[in-house]
Amino acid sequence: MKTEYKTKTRMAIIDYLKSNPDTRFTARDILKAVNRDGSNLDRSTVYRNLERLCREGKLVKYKETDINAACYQYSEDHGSCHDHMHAQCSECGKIFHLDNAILDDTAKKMKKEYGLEIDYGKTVIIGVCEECKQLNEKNK
Amino acid sequence: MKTEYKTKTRMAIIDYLKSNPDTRFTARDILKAVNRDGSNLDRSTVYRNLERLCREGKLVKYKETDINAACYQYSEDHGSCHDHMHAQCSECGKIFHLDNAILDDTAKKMKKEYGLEIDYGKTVIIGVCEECKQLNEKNK
DNA sequence: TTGCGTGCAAAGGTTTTGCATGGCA
DNA sequence: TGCCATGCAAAACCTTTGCACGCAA
Repeated sequence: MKTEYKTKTRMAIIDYLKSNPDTRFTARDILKAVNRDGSNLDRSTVYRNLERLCREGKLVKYKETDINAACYQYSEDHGSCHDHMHAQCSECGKIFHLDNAILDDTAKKMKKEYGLEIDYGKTVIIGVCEECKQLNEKNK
Repeated sequence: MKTEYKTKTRMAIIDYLKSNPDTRFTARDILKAVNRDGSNLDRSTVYRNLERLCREGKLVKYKETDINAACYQYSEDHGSCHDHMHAQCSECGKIFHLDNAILDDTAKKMKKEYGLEIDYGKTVIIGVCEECKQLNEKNK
């Protein structure tokens, strides 16, 4: 069994996560944010830490069609994100943790009509959130 | 308005799509397949054509967490893919084109409980299809 | 002291872009 | 003849890997 070290670098990364919950970010975002204060964090370290956090289930990794980099998302309150569904605003990237029951009706139809058994942990419903909708109205 | 030319190259790419419907493939797959017969298709041309086909809604583009390249999927029967929802089998990658009505109930709840307006064209429900499910049973 | 974590450098892969040329209409 | 599409080369990215050194335990 490997012992885990509590290094300054890792703490800096985790700090970033904690101050940016339920939002999408890339490896690059972390790198820039942490180094803004003069640190010398390296890309490879970011990737290695992110990979580990994902393996531990503390972080969700996913890819967006229009962004050419993996996105990650951290959540304090929702324990393992593998067991429930998510929705995401296509404009600001904000993630909502859903009650699976919201899909009950759809799940039944899916099974009957297409033979597909929904994987709640992997499904992400895309839409536009209230905030962005109002912002769009204003800017018209 | 731009005039579209019907070039040999584009036809070769479209031929590939038509002979590989409802299957996931990458830009690299097309490149290799088309050049197998001695053609000299270039990467950039592949990307430019795929981008255009996506824009026209004839092709679905998406990314998988574990594959380090964009995946595409072509379907003969479903017109523009921007207006309806999709579901995808997480094991074989097959894409199902859904009737949006299947989400009616869920959409209402989403709007009421989370203020989120669903974007049907971008949403992909993930699950395991009938075929893969049976295959899994067998291999147990 | 031990051995995990980090920074550095380099490499591998995908995707994009500028430019001159070729080919469709 | 126009002008779109292609091939080529190069560049921009993202991500991974090997290695020596530094630092936590």
